Amino acid sequence: MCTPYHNASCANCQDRFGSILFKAEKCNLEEIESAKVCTTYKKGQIVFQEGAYPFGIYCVNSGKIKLSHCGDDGREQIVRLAKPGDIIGYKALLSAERYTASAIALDDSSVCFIPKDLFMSILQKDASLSLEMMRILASELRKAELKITHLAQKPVRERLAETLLFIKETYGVEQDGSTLNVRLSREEIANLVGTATESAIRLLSEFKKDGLIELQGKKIRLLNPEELTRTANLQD
Amino acid sequence: MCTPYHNASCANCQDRFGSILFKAEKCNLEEIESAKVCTTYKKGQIVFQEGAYPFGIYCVNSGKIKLSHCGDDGREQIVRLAKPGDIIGYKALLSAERYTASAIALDDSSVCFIPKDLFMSILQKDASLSLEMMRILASELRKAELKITHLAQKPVRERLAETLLFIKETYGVEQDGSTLNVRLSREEIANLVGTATESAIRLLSEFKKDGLIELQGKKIRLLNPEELTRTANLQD
DNA sequence: CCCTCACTTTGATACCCATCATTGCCACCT
DNA sequence: AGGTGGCAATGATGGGTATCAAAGTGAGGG
Repeated sequence: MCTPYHNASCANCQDRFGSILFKAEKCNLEEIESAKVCTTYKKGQIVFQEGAYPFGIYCVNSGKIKLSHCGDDGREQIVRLAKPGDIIGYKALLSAERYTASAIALDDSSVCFIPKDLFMSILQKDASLSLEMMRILASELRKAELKITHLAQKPVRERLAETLLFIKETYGVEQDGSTLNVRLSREEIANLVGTATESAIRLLSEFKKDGLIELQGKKIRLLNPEELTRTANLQD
Repeated sequence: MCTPYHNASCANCQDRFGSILFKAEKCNLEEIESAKVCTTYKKGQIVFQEGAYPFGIYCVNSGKIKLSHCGDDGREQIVRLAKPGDIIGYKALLSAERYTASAIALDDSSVCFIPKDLFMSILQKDASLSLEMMRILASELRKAELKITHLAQKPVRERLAETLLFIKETYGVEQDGSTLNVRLSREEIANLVGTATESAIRLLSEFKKDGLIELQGKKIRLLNPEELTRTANLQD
């Protein structure tokens, strides 16, 4: 949404067209620009933490952010992957509660912060922005409910295949056209799928043996997306 | 939100205070009143169906409605339980897609219908209403993500205990103060928990043996909610 | 009244998958 | 080089659950 420099213009941001904030009326966008603060985070750094009170929302300018719950037994559950143009932290802000998930950088990232009061006041006077906000919320909710259904009904193998395709959808691929454009640990993949790390490893090996993917370290190449889709056994 | 009679006033609706629509400005609420259509549904009847295009939103006046996905293998997954005052069908409307879930009456119910164009236009001019709408969406999203984490990390036994408490939260209890105020089949309970019907039955029997609950037909009495909470192993 | 049908219950079985443990691999550091 | 720590891979095992099958229960209807 904004460049890493405080006085930069949102209008010059690399991913501005994908961002919700660009739906705001021009004068409001300018107001946001003048108030936002941009920060860079190194890989692994925390943007905000579960349990804390929100003071505003964040908009990803560059990099990759994971949003994850900490389950009751301490295991991580990744609930969302954010890319440039996405906003994060809005759920807690809108429901006026504490964060229910932590946001952690998967890569070196740059993230803009927009103070709570400003955002909420603009939300009240900018119908276009708030409609877009609702659209995002509804869409996230749809995805979440689909994930619930799949977690309840599908075996790990299918969910892993689906997750690989989801990662591709989200972060895309490298120049070769097939290598996933993000480095996730096996544990993170497992926490995205909702399974044990060892199961994720085992099934990735199986996929490799079946010629579906290629593995070298954390790089994952999707050799056969069509067959992977079939493995995921998706209806829609 | 409204009584079963077309010309009834939302202001007289039994659950109006719990309803989002009551957050709308007075003039807008009146506009809604004059346009809404109230329909009654017998137990088991469909309010709207997965895959159909939305023509408006619904507000539950009386009764109980379940919202459920149909999984890829045909098994049902219940994603929400709606009670009087709740609105349903907003997700599809806001994201401008087809319904991803069906709404089915669990009891004889009365539901108001508000046409799409009217609702969307009021949403655009009524900041208070749209803010409340966002609050609801954010809250639903929070619940969905918690459910994802629990599905991924908790055994069926804990999830069943949690579900029983959730049902109590949602629909309350009868005059005796402990019997759940809704009749769900074992299959529906299983589809809410995300497990097989037989597993749900078996664990309900265990709960009964352990003195946590009492069963007679579809009536379920929670004898020991505290112990049930402990069984659910909830952190928060 | 008994029949029927749907739902519930219980039992037996198999298997998916989590867990524990071990080994291997690689990068990094001293 | 050798040590160290983190992560990945593989194996062995047990348990939680799904599935299949069959019997029991209950309500409604002819």
